Amino acid sequence: MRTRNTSKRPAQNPPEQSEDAAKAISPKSRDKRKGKLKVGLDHGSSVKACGTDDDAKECAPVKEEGEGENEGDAQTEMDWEDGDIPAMEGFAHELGKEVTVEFTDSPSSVEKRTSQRVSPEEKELAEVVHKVHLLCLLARGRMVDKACNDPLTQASMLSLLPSNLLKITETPNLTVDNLKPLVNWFHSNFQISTESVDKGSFESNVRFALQNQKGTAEEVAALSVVLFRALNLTARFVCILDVTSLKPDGGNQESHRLDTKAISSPIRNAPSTSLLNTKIDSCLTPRRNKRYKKETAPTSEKSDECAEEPKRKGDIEFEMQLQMALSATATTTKTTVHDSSSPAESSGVQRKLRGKSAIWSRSGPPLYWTEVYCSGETLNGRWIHVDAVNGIVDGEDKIEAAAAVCKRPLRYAIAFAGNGAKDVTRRYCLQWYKIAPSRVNMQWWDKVMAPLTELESVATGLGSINKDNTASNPTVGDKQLIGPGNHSRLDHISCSSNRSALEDMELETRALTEPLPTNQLAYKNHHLYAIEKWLTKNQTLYPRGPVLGYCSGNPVYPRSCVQILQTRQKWLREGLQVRANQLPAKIVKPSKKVVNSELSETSICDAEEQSKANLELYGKWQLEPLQLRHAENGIVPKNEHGNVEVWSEKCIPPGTVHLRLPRLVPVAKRLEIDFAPALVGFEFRNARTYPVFEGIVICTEFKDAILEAYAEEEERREAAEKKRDEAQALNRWFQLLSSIATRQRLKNSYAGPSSVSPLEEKSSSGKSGMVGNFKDEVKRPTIMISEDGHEHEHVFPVEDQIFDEETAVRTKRCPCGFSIQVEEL
DNA sequence: GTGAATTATCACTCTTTGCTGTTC
DNA sequence: GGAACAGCTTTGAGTGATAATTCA
Repeated sequence: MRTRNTSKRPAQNPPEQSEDAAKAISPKSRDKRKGKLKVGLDHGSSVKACGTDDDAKECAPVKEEGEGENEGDAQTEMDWEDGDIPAMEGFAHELGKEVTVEFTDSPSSVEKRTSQRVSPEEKELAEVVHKVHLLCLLARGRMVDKACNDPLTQASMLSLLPSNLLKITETPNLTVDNLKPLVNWFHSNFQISTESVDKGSFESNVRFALQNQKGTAEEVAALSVVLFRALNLTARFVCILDVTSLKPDGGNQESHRLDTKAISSPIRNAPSTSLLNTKIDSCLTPRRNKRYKKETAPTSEKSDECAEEPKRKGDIEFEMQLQMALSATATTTKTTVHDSSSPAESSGVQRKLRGKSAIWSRSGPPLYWTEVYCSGETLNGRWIHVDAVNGIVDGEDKIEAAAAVCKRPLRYAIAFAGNGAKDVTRRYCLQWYKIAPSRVNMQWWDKVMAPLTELESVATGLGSINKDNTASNPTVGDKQLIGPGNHSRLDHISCSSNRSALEDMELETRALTEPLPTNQLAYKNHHLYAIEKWLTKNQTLYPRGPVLGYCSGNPVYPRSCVQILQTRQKWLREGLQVRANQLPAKIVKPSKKVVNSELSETSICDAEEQSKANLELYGKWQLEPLQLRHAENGIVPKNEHGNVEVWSEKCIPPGTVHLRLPRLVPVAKRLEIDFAPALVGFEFRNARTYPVFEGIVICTEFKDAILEAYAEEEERREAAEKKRDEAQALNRWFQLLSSIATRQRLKNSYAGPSSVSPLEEKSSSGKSGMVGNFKDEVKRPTIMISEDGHEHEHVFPVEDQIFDEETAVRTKRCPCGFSIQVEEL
């Protein structure tokens, strides 16, 4: 009989059944409801425990110990204790086969909340998965980009193009209007298919799609890039990286969404989010793996582990509905909405799209498109958004709205060209503050993108990307391009850097001209704007202006006006001090703990004195470099505690030096040099903070003298230590060998001739040397038993002795073959 | 039904200058 | 007898982030 050991389980992991049951009922009814535990007896010995009556129907019976050990269900996640409940058996017989236990305690809201909290480990895991997924999707984008450079595909594409559209190649300054006929032709000739055909490689898939004029959204978008590149236009393949969420919970929700996509999505070759999660998860944490398995199981098509888990009723219903909806949609329309989360969602999306962004109603959320460089647009030319699949040109301002409607956050819009990539999210995202928290750490991302951006910049600067292998493979390098007599190439490089720089400027301008958010909360951590209401305790506005606008009556200031405030003490640690006659920028109440400690120490009771205990905060504009007292007459200036706080080099008083060496205090004392212990920090132990000292601070003029004395002292100390160690070693050897000798004497005295100690046996039979350190007193003849069984007294002739001067070990050898090594002290 | 505002909760940060017994 | 050293024991309030709830 096994029972649940709830004491071992953390509160964060309640039983899955209870959690599911909790979801099934509304929070209010859940709180009011009287808890009921239904216990069903199986064969009179097994008890199944379920959270509620309803749950009891779904709970599987608990197996006997040793039975069903390999089951990967949720029960294995529980800790069990062995125990007998004979009374229960008898009780069961009396009552029949079902025992109902009622309890009045309902799970507290705290426990429920706790169960939903994600641990730091889970956050870290989600970040790792996010990063790995990003790298995978970047690699995929590069692969698609490479396929768009295939000369055979491009030639095939040109063969389909009407001759009148070929004139676009003769246009000197390409504009949006020039592109429209071409895009319209593509739009009317290529369609999206829900079925993906795998021909072995993406290039083959694209060729197959070209042949049938039908393919997945990704393939058709790639074909549009093929078309533009075939016409010698500068074009980039752009896609939204639909990556797993940085947040564990978001990732779970998303995994469902993306799993659903895996059923109908044409992106079959892309690494599936759920699969990725499962694979990485299984490598990282088994505990998380179980959780992910459970969540991804209903819809993951490739995850074998997940398939083992029994599907829940709701999941089965969902799948049936999905299949029905897909089949119905397939019969009524020629093209289908690809990769929608669910029929309900897709219909909702369609409805919304009709209202807001009807242009994407044909193919669902925008995931792939093309950017064509139009030199005839604006003064210097610009990149034009072209969604040839949907026949849209220059629709960059609609992408964000369409993605939002389709619940597909626009976090990473990446343009691929020349085997490189560039983050162009800024071009399509107007509300950066919304996506910024869901993007990966900027430093990491910049580091990843830097080499790719360089490749992309070189490639797109060369005009046509596809015709020149050098361009598409810039690893050849700029050095080759800028060879002697290659001035035209040099111009191209210059053009490349100009074009790239102009685009960078454009994106940066967009970043700095983000519209003001309409909700107050958005200003809390907004990178550009701030309102006073959401400033933290240690922040203030300086200067108070300019006011950029208003949100719910609150003036909006530039984020650059937000200044960090700190106490005088804190600024001192940074080598800064408050200028004279400066009033505190802000006065805040200190923590009760600080006030209490101060009150107890100084007996400050009245309100006036208490107000003095308030924390006065100052801003950076009120500071000047720290001016410490100079050391005079060999005396180190110290604080009220008699030490020097060394938070940084700036905190060391002029004319002094900090020596970070141990055991300096006795030396300084002996030389009668003034010094101060160097406080380098605090350590929190036993509910108290303790100062941490490291070395001392002395006047600079004593530095050499004290170091010299320190070196001598250390030498003396090391010599003494060595001497002590040697004496100790000698003593221990003596004790060891004495005990061996005593043992041997006892053996010889009391043991019979046949009994041989293991030590003797080893020495005689193996004829090997025995390392020892026999002192002179151990000189008595050693009687051993030789191989032939005869008693034999070893003798060590002087001529058979070898002395190793390096190790001071003398090897003595008996004619019988026995040898012994003696370390001479 | 949706989005904004408010509230509740949790995890993380900050705090900040001994005492006592034992050994050498 | 004095100096040096090791061990002790494991805060708690404030704050920001975030989820849940309420409100418009």
